[in-house]
Amino acid sequence: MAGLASAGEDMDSAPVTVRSERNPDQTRRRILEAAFIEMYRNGFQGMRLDEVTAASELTKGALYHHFPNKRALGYAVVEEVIRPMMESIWVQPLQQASDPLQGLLAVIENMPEAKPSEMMLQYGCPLNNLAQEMSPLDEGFRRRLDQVFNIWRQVISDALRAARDKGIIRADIDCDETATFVMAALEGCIGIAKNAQSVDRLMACNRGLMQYLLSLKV
Amino acid sequence: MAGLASAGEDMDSAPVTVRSERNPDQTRRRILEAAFIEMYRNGFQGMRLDEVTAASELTKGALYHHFPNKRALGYAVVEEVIRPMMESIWVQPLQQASDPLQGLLAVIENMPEAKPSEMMLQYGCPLNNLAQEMSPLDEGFRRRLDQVFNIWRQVISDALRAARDKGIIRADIDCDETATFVMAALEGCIGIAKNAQSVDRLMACNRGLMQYLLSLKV
DNA sequence: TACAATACATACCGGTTGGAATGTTTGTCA
DNA sequence: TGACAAACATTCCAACCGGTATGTATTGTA
Repeated sequence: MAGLASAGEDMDSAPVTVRSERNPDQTRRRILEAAFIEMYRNGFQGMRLDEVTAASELTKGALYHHFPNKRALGYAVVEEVIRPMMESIWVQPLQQASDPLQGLLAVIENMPEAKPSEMMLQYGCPLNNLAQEMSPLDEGFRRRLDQVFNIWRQVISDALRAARDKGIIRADIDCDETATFVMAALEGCIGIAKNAQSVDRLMACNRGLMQYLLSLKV
Repeated sequence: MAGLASAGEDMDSAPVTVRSERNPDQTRRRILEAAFIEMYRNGFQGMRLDEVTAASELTKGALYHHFPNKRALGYAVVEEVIRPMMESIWVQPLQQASDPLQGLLAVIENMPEAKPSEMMLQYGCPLNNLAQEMSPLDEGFRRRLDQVFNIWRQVISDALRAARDKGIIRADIDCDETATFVMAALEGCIGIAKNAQSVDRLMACNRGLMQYLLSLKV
């Protein structure tokens, strides 16, 4: 219909579509990253798709081409952003630590000084935020988040088992149960510090956890 | 305008306003309770005022007569529902326990068996839920929730101090810091159990905390 | 080079929701 | 007892927001 009116002169029709090259995978990634940040800040229910498209400099067309609906986007964020994050922050460092207990303590100790920690203090843990908000409301979210928690528990449990085998911590310790408690305590510390908006409180709280871990020694 | 048309016969105009007696305080309370439940289940942002009025069998007129807007209603829920809840569950039992450490352990131990605990397992801790959702987004919420957390920490800290003075736990323990960690660990345990939807995990997690508390003994 | 599938952009819609405006009833006090 | 304020109920609206319909440019392919 339109378009036929292209007379000799259309000086204003400079390339409306500046986006020169197409890259579906990268586009999808950009949407995911923007959605993650929005969900991190406002929760899943608080995330606005308009904000996501604005932040990623894309449009609804792109978003709905890559994801069927808002919920699917949320699921993808868990699986393709949060889960890899967990693996790079916890799995890799812990698996290659020589002293497993020291490795654990180091990860906890370094948390407040880590670069993304200012955001962590303000907005908390992305995994836990989503879990607390969505797991009672949506079974799909709950299952996916539970998977990530299980990866986390597994790596902590393995570290504790290694420490036990090396005779660093007592032999009567239930590694799985202890790993669960460590996870819980960590999330709790972050949550308390986030509400108080206080680095000091985060560090004080972490000291409690480290003290607990040291009490496991033989 | 209308109403003047009351001719001799209006058999259908049976008392439209069945609500016979007025009781502003009770009305306000009913709104608060309904709002609390909605917020507990869906978060503050997820709470719909229509649902609140429906659950309390009232109307928007009543709601906006007692509260200027949604946010003020949220604030009131923190101050007039959640805070008293904290005081009745924690402050009173702990202040009249003969053995402070045993008192602490008892409150924690009884948590899974407590009546509201099924809801607790599904929806988590009302205080922590709100804190995690709203404290980064609204300073008014954060301050009010921080108050409740401080009441909680204070009563735990006092119990620890009493236990220390009685020679039950070690003398070198920083009671405030330890109280903060206990709070954090508890919220963490509830959060983890809520996501896993597992009573067993809640109890396993709580055992970790109790083990920690026992490690404080002389 | 024709053609189809993919990868977006643009425009629009309908339901939802917080809140305002207005009307009506009940209690209170001069 | 009548006026006035408090305590609600009813009605309506404008903005927001997830989702759809449709158009168009790019890329792969035979």
